[in-house]
Amino acid sequence: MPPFLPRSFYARDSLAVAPDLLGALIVRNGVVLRITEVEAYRWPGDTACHARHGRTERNAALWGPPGTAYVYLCYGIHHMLNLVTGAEGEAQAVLVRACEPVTGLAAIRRRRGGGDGPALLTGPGKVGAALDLDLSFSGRRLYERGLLEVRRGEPPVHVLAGPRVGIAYAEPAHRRMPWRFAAAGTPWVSLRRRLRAMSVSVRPTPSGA
DNA sequence: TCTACGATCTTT
DNA sequence: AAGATCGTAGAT
Repeated sequence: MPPFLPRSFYARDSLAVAPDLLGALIVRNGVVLRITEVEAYRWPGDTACHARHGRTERNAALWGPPGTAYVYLCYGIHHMLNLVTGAEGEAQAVLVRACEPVTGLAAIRRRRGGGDGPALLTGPGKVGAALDLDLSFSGRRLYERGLLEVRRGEPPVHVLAGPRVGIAYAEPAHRRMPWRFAAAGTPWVSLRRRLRAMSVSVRPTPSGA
């Protein structure tokens, strides 16, 4: 099994961490996923971020130390996985929006009641379901042995960047920020149609180096 | 307390 | 185009 992404990997701006996370592996109870799509959020200066109303009981983990998880419930149904970045006391995180299954695909299908092709892990709610997450995962450290681990993986050659999804409530300027990143050339990406407007760029830094 | 609504997904 | 489904935040 590849080494953990160290705590220091996360102790940077979420904007730098987000693209570097593409290709990394999420390990959870026999299931291994490769991250293919992420979004960066950070406060201040981003009204799409959950920290926009300050520190609350719900978003407490978002302000926690880098390299920990922030899981929240969306639409009363979906458990969304964020990886906390920056320094402790800041409110920054990277949302995992899509993954490619590496191992444990059978367990994931069972969990979801069978069926499905490439749409299996495209979308943050589906990722949360595949990893069987709940709110108790908030605050867990991801850089050491545990129920949820993140390890080094093969980075994609090219990265797509574009505006984030599902943040209509944010200020227009923040809505337009190209803080959504996806590995180019894989089917493991959500809302493919909106990817067409994205610009192709070369990956800035190697993952976990 | 009450109410509106969400970093979504599925079905119609 | 809209329902599922429920915890949170802001208002009362």
